[in-house]
Amino acid sequence: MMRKAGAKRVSGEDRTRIPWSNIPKPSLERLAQYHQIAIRAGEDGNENLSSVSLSEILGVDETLVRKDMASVGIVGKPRVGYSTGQIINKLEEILGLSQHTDAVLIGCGGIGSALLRYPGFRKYGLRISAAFDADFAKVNQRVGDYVILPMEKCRSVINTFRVKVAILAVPADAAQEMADWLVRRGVQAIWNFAPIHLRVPAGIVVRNENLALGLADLIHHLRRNNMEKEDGARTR
Amino acid sequence: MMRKAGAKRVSGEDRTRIPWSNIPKPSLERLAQYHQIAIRAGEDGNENLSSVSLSEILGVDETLVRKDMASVGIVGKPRVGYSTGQIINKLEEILGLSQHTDAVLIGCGGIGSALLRYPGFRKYGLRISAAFDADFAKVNQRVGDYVILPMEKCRSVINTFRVKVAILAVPADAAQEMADWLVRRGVQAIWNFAPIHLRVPAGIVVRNENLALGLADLIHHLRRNNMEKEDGARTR
DNA sequence: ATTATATCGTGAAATGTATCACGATATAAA
DNA sequence: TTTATATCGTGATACATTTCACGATATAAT
Repeated sequence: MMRKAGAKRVSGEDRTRIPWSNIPKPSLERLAQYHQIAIRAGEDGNENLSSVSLSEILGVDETLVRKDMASVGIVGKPRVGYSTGQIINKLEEILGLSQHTDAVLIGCGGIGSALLRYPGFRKYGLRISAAFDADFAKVNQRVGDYVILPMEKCRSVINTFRVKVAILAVPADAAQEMADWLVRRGVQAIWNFAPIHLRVPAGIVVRNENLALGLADLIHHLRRNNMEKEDGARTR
Repeated sequence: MMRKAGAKRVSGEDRTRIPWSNIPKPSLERLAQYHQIAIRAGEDGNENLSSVSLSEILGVDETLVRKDMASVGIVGKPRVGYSTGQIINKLEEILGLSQHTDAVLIGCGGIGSALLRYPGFRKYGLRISAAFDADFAKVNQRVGDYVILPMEKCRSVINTFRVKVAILAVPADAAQEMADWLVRRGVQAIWNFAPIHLRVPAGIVVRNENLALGLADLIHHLRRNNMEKEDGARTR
């Protein structure tokens, strides 16, 4: 023990310099929500936000909010709260929203087209370099600001723009094959909108944006809620 | 204490009968994924699934899979695994995917239109009764199988079909007002696709399908991943 | 200048979730 | 039939997250 610092130039030793490297998932979700709330608060002219108001809006404990803030280096002032601007800036840095990320979009069906037209991404630093579809009937059609390209061109776009992120919005039965292809082309992260779980090599990041899961969660809560009402009010 | 069982016909006393009433969020997410994997496995002709294969696909501990299964009453056979069919049936029951849920969709812009055309919902028991938009230019246009209706008609549709769920796909600055309106009309659950956190009265369920959050999560993992590579391989 | 108070910051305790270790059991092999 | 083994089931343990309790501090009021 007591390994001498600096040996082998291991930069991961001083954990302080990489505060965003190991944020637990629940915290990350809350941080994204603080960001949204801070933006709205800023638009309403609030220069400060207290942990109490954040906790009330989100329905979590106020201490938890302060712990979250501390964990990413946002400091507040007693009796004032946190600066709205600092929350926004720091969280955009932490969440990676301030730097541009290039992505290709694969599959221009319902979801894919909607994502192409979604104005929110630019604001959050995502730049869709190009959109592709394997269906020749769709190629050359316009969707929003984009012209759909044939899959053959995808490889060169990935190389040219050094694209690391792919948005996968193809039908479920084509998703795995397409994911394999993208990984072979050097894509490192896949935002998957197809309702299946992708198998990818270690080191590739996949985020499943599973709408059916969201639906299941919603219905689960709704039923739970109704059941509590039927049971009559118990504790809280 | 030691309240006599059966007093006041309190059905919530024997916790055994309502296994789905208090499932932790992480488990719920895994359950939805087991469901998807089981469906694919079934299509591939696999009649059984072991906790080991599920755990490898999802990258979680095998014990955790067994605990999850036990928690919802799915029982497996030693040396065989869990029945694919039982997983699917039980989870559809637990997740509420087998019974129909009526919903109205508000806002037929990019996301809203995509959701209307999304074929997956029917399979998962969601029936969109009607779609509405406040923009008169959009009213009467067709999107998929739907004709967009004016907001004036929304109230009567909610009453007629006793709709409890609303899918909210309006611009961020209109979302809160619309949510308030829906709650006054009796909607109990809101599936919110607008990138803001809604304030709702206690007892109303909101699920935020926050695409920007998904993006933030993806980018966070990507950066973390790259950083680990630069640091050289440490433990795992 | 002094006091009051809203708010932050944080170690300690409580709670919740995941992993470990190991016994039980159904099928396959000998 | 007996033995071997893959797999389930679960109590005990370890780890992670949240809540509690309380001290510190900046602003506002007196």
